[in-house]
Amino acid sequence: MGTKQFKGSPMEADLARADSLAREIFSDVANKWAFLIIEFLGDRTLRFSELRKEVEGISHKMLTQNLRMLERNGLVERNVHPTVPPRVEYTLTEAGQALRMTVDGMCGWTRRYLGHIEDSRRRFDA
Amino acid sequence: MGTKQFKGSPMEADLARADSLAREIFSDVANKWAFLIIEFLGDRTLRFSELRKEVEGISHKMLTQNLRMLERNGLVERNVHPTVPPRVEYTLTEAGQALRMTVDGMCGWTRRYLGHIEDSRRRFDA
DNA sequence: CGGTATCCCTGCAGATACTG
DNA sequence: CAGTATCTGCAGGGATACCG
Repeated sequence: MGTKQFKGSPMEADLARADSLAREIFSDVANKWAFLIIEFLGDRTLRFSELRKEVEGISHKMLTQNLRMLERNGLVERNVHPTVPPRVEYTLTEAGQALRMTVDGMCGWTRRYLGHIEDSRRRFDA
Repeated sequence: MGTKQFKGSPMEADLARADSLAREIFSDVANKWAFLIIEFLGDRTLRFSELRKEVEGISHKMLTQNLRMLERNGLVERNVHPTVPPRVEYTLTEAGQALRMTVDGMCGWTRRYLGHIEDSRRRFDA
């Protein structure tokens, strides 16, 4: 993500580390399920089963996997109520909310360019 | 995304169509390679081989596939110079530039929260 | 040089079943 | 209800080779 200007400097090793880490985070988070979860979660608190309904088409497994990943990266907070049956609630952390801003931006972008995109596709497919 | 408030209205069918299309676009574009291509392309014009060098780790196949997808959705413009050997250049369209803004946002987000994320991971992995 | 086609294999993701 | 584990398939994606 643009650290080329430091090539050869003493900081290079550190920056390379940061860069590869950034790359890794990017790979983790820049996937459609993660984005959809972040978007649907918004500023609400939702249970696992609620989230599963909101994010249509996501499987039980994908939802848990992505929630674990997001939790590990500190984007969602997981709250377990020790009741029976268990009640597990998820909310976005501050970092999660911050990322949500950019995901929102992408949603807005999709709405704004929907027409352009449809047209472009028709032209391309011909 | 988020048209639930119109449920039952006459517009519902259209919105459902728009929504599922938006979903599809989201799935296309919200993947790490697309993001990295958009980010590295920036406001430059790059050849296929240059792009391949910049986006480290991307295979020939993934690069072509993603470039086709981005072209189809009207995010990149492809310019073929009929010389020999061929020279093919890629640039972001206006829609592509607009999306780049949000991708930039995500890059900024990554830099800002890198520390938080590392910490969170260490805690989680323990 | 850039694109397409083919082969092949890993690993993702769905389905199912079981626990606390 | 939420999570984990196991099995299985099928497709995503790498490697390779060949065209324009």
